[in-house]
Amino acid sequence: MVTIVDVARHAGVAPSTVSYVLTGKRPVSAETRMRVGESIRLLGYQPHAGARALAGSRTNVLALVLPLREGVHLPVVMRFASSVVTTAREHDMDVLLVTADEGAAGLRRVAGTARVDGFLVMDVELDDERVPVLRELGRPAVLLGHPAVANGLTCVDLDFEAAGARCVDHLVELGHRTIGFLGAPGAVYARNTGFARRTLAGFSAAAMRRGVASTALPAERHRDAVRAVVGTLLRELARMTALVVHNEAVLGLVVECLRAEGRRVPEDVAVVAICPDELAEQLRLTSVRLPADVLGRRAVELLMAKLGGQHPPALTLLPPKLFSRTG
Amino acid sequence: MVTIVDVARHAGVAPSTVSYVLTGKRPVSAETRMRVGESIRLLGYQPHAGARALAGSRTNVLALVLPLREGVHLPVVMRFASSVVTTAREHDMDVLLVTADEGAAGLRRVAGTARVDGFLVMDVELDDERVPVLRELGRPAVLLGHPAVANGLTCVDLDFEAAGARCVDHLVELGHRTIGFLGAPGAVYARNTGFARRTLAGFSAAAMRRGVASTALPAERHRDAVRAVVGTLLRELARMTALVVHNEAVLGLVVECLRAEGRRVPEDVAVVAICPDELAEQLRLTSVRLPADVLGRRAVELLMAKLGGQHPPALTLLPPKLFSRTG
DNA sequence: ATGAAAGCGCTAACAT
DNA sequence: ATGTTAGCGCTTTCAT
Repeated sequence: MVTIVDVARHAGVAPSTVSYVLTGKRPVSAETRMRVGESIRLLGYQPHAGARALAGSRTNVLALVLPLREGVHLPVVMRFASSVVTTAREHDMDVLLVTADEGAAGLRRVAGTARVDGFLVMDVELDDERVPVLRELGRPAVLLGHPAVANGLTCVDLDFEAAGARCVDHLVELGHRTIGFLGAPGAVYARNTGFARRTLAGFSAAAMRRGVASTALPAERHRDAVRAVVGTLLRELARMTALVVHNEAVLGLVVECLRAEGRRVPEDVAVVAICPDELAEQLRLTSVRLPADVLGRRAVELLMAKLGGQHPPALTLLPPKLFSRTG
Repeated sequence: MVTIVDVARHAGVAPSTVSYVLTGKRPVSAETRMRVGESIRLLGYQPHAGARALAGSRTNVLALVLPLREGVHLPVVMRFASSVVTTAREHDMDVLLVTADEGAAGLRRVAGTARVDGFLVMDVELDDERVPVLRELGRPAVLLGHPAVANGLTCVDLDFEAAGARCVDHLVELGHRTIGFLGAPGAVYARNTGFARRTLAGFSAAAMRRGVASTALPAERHRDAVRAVVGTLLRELARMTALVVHNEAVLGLVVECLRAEGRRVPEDVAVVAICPDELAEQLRLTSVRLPADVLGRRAVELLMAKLGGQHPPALTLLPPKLFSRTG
């Protein structure tokens, strides 16, 4: 194995100089930097990660904590993971994959054994057991999905409030004056789930501001429930010409039920969804996308900033982008 | 930070004894083992991964190399990754996520910096640039997907030949005597892609053995091509009552085209697919599943065996399982 | 069955 | 601008 001493000898310098060339943590004359670089290439030197971690107390690895079980929308998770790895590599970081199944114990383990420098945690719930642990571990962390109460922790998420509003604005611009909102199951709102509430708030406020008539209803997963909700909306909001759906699980059913009621989509009822892109693509619906790729990149950048000693804002909200798919 | 020396002092033993308690690499009297264990728990000691890697030249990390881009079936990749992480943890291993995008350079990097003990590589192609590199690196590796020519390398895959045969056997048992086969695009066979060829071989041999009439045709992705192929099959194989489809990209279209031709599925034409489970589930088709979870588990187990100095078989083929979804 | 001590390869003071 | 050197925390001979 080629060590830093071999390189130093070959270049006729001290080991520390090689180290400094590599890390840039102190100035090295252009000439020696060249020579050392040359030796490194020639000998094919690659620093030993373990030795580095031991001496420098930096691993250059970040933990990516993902919900790998069913239930979550896998393609979104993948897109996010892909974006995280790519961005991490741009910062010379590697990514350790930890499943959410391991819970707080997993965080304790990888931090305690000094395997990682920081955490990227997806799908954090409001009263997540991992939040206090993360705080206790004291390592830089960035939370994703449903931001928790910030307190030294950093969160990134889509700006769901703006997303709700964006749907209304779009529909109003198309001339709609009566807009329905079909949301998550009632329990989700009861549980005070951040993203669901915020979307609804954004929708309602925008409807108010735009002076359009609106009604919002929750929807359970089963077909019958969806049919009932759609029926109620059509009855209550008789002149409804547009519907915002924030419930990816029943999106397809909603369209199906509308058609079963004799409404053409989008001619009679324009449907705008807040959901992963490929789902909207598949159903050919206008949508506000869940930007997993941007989220991943941003999350890594925030984590790197924290690792660099900076103090990024506790909450970063990504502006929603609406994709029109009329036709 | 709690170190091994702290534990040793607390338990009144030498550091090496603590190490041996942890690794089990030499016998320790039950009594001291107890005492040391107690101290470990009390102090909350967790060994420093970097120090361990440096001194012991074992990282307890394995590299998982995944195709994270579009094109591959994301849910299958996720299920595989999930299974790999779970199984790895059972062996006290962590998983470093490497994207296939990094190519051979990524393998060189994580091996060269001593970040991982071994490799799990998904979606290996027949003339993959990574195969020679893997061999050169000399670290244990297990390849998945389309096994390459084994040569010190270990491969796992679904037994596609058996899968092709299984479909025929199932259909024959249901009484079908004329069976069509609709495969991947022609280029895939021309390229000598292992899994496609083997499936076809299994199908043909079984058809022959069972004495059923059969015709196999490749299918391109576009709707028109699919319609044409389905038309050809129905014409050439006039009495065809069953169809085996090994092309997940067009599976939905195939069913659609059959129905457009006035054939009910499965009453007039029984369709059996070789594809990921959830796709078959969604289309309600009988299928041979791609067992991503079993594959992941088995891959890790093979890698662990190699890390333990064993020499597992160069090729492991998983028996296909057929799921009947008639109704 | 246990202890003592020599590294593993690197970083970061401390020198010059 | 560069060199010297003392650890970082662990494993593993070599002793006893």
